[in-house]
Amino acid sequence: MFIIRSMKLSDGIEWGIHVTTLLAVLPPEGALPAARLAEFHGVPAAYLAKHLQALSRAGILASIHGPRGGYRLAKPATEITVLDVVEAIDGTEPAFRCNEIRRRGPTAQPAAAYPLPCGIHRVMVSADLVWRASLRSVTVADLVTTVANDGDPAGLVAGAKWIRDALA
Amino acid sequence: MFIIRSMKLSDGIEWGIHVTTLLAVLPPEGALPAARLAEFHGVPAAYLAKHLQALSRAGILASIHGPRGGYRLAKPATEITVLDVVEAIDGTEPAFRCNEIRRRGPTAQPAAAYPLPCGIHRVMVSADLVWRASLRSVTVADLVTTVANDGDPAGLVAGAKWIRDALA
DNA sequence: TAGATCCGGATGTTTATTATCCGGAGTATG
DNA sequence: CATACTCCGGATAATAAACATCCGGATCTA
Ligand code: SF4
Ligand code: SF4
Repeated sequence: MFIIRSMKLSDGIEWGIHVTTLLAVLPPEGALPAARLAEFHGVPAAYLAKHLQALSRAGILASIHGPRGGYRLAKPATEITVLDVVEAIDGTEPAFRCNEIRRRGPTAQPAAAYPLPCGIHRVMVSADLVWRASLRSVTVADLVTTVANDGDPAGLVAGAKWIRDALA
Repeated sequence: MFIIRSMKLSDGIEWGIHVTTLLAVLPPEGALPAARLAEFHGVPAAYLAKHLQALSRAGILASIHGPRGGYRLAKPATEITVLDVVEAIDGTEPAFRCNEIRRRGPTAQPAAAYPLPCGIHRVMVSADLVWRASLRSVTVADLVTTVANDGDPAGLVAGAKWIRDALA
């Protein structure tokens, strides 16, 4: 059989969070081009670029044209929540889209009979809200702290070195 | 541009919740065949049948073969949560699937350097948990109550009549 | 001016979802 | 027991979404 597909978050979400976290540890005035960010994370450059543009449009990243340009955070990491990144890339539409199936079939009523979101709808919306609230409670600055705390020391050193080289 | 696609829950979820809610108001020993349920909701019968089978395997619905057979609830509506229905149809896998991109690229470390889910991962898992907890806090019996309370009276009467006819 | 970079539209590829069909097996009813 | 009705699940097809690439143009720095 195998229906089971599970609601899935776009891969771009993971990339976006990683990139934003990485840019959060850049020295002020530093910036990394899309190609470098893709190289660091081992993801397709042309496709990552799309997501970076989305983050840029959302006001999370600032883009700098020209030589030594690239992306940097558009505001302090303490003011960027994980939800901001998720919504910039994945949109703000709730996971549950009501197709109004109650209005179909033999017992359908005129549209006026259906005032507002029904009970089923409200349950799903409510779950969506707590999900978003949970993501909103964590900032990119928090992520940096966590990674610094329980990341592998050798990996952190290698990462720091790579960043220095990339900026040079 | 228009990347924005948004994490989306399968349409089958909506069907599954509606069907389960409908079956919750059936008289004991009553059952409705898949074709009738599809007719009532105005959805493709062959496809709905797939989802009904999933609900059946999950122990939410009981299936009765032969004439006057069909589906009914396998247990009291008070013991079926919305999350049960969602997970039966959509699976239990979290929306965020980590692709371990930290292990890729030029600063990758040996596998042993990556102990458990990192901070980013934990944030996403945590959000997933509150989402599921929210859905688990509502039972199908609650949905029935809500629909009975704020549903359109004429629609409820039409629905009740349709059910009587379908069972006859 | 030259080189680097972002921007966004157009396009192609791959994968997931949606949808249908059919043979097989189980069951109540007469 | 014969029959009509129903679920079951595998195979397959159609459609939509996600993933990925490319390129011309604009913008900026040095
Ligand atoms: S009853 Fe609720 S979930 Fe169902 S179609 Fe109407 S608004 Fe949507
Ligand atoms: S750092 Fe976290 S989110 Fe990123 S690849 Fe590793 S476990 Fe996944």
